[in-house]
Amino acid sequence: MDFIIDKLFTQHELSSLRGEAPTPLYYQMYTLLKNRILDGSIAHGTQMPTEQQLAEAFNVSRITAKRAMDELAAEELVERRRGKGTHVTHHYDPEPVHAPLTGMLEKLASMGRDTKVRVLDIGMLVPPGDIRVELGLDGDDKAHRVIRVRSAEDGEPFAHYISWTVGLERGFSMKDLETRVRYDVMKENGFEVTRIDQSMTAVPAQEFVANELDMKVGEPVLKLTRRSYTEAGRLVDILYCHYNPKRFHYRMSISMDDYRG
Amino acid sequence: MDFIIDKLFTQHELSSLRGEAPTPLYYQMYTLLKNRILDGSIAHGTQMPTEQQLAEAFNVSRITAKRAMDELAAEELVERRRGKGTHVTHHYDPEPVHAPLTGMLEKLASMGRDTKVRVLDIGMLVPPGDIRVELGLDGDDKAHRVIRVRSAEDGEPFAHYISWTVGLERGFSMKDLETRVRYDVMKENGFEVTRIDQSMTAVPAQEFVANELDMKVGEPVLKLTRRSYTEAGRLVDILYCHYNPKRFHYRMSISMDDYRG
DNA sequence: CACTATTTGTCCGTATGTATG
DNA sequence: TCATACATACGGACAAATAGT
Repeated sequence: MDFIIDKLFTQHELSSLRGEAPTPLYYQMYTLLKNRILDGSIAHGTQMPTEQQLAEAFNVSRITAKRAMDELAAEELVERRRGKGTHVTHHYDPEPVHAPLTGMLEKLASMGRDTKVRVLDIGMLVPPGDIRVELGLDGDDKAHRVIRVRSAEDGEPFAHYISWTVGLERGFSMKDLETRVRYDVMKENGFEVTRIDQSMTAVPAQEFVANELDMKVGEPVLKLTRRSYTEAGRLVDILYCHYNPKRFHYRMSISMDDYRG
Repeated sequence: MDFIIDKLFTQHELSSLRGEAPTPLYYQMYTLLKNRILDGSIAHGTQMPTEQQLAEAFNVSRITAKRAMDELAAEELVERRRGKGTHVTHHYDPEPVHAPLTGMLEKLASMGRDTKVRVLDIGMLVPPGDIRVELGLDGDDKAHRVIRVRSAEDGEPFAHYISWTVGLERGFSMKDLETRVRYDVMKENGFEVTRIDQSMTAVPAQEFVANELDMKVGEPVLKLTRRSYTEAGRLVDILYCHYNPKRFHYRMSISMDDYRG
């Protein structure tokens, strides 16, 4: 009998190991299993498939399956006992799902205060082609790129930012970005943003975003692209925000003039 | 001298290899380089850093750097010649990304004019529980429900609307909805909307939406929920919009006060 | 023409990690 | 647990093509 495996993985996933990436088999397998435990697909206390079952289902050797399970045990996501099998010890948080929308709105109103920003990367780089053109840069001119993640008070990350900025003299410091509004820092650098154009859309989560926002690759993400202009009309900043829609709704109040429904 | 490396990668990225992830070093390096080529950060014809430079910058052996470059050559992203070095052969497409966006914006500006609305359903119904509560309705009070689809001039549908409205005396007529702005009809019915609260999120397309917007079930959809209030502060209308993100971006210009980034 | 510096190509030996039966 | 095969990664050494002096 094939246990829960068929309920947890698609046929495609079962034969997905050994993709083009040379990542070890045991690690690919470990990743798949770990995700299913973390997202609650395999509940606390559930008995995992046996090494033999996994090996057959994924078409690998038993030792490879064992290695994957050992990695899970090392992280204390599961407990392994000889004769008993492998059981999930990780507690999945039922997640206060959607919670009343009002809760969501309150969170948003107090955003600057009750959230924390973590800077993942910061530096001067040559931007990708399309951005380079937009910012009016030549061949190998550089711009400031900052990658950040914003989390709620409870630590759950809900937004991923990538920004490209030109014209900064002093640039951003790590501390500035984690404690202050980026626009204030830009103002100190000599230019003030007077106009903002932004547009929103929905896209499938790419890997780098999914990883940071606790999502699966391909899940819907709310994407905001914001372009900031100085008084002279020069584009100085492009910001790409990706929001986990379960943890963040973009809310606004609008004057009636704008209305088209 | 360290070539273009410092312009292409941040310090963090340069030391990002060596991670505990068991993915081979050469493959991690190959991935970083490939992305920079594909997104146009390293333009066509540019000479890549030498194996030696890469090895030093990333703190790996020359053989590892070479392997990464060989992988790029195998995909014909670069060309390698002994004595000459490694040059980018991949042509970065200026990518029409920018064009469609402006097209998108123009489309949006002239929305009321250049789009057509088709009414799928119209009638008085008892709303679902949560909506009933929000609108302050009792047990089997009914509300006006209208389902519409909006299409561009070329006939491609991009938006799907479901609205629930209370307090209408004469109600909506089919013709009204297809030719006029819904708010004008509401005004004639005796109340004027003075405040709007709306929030946006991203959700997987449900079947009824996907069918109307030429999408597949589960693809990311931009979802707008709008609540309309009268001067007295009474909620009189709830609107659920679903947008096909390939055909519609929600665009806005914002005053600086709202900024949080 | 040779001489040189640069850069890639090839090979060696070794150590470690991965995957199988 | 063991033996085996293969891939990865390192340092080093040398050969071959290229470009400039």
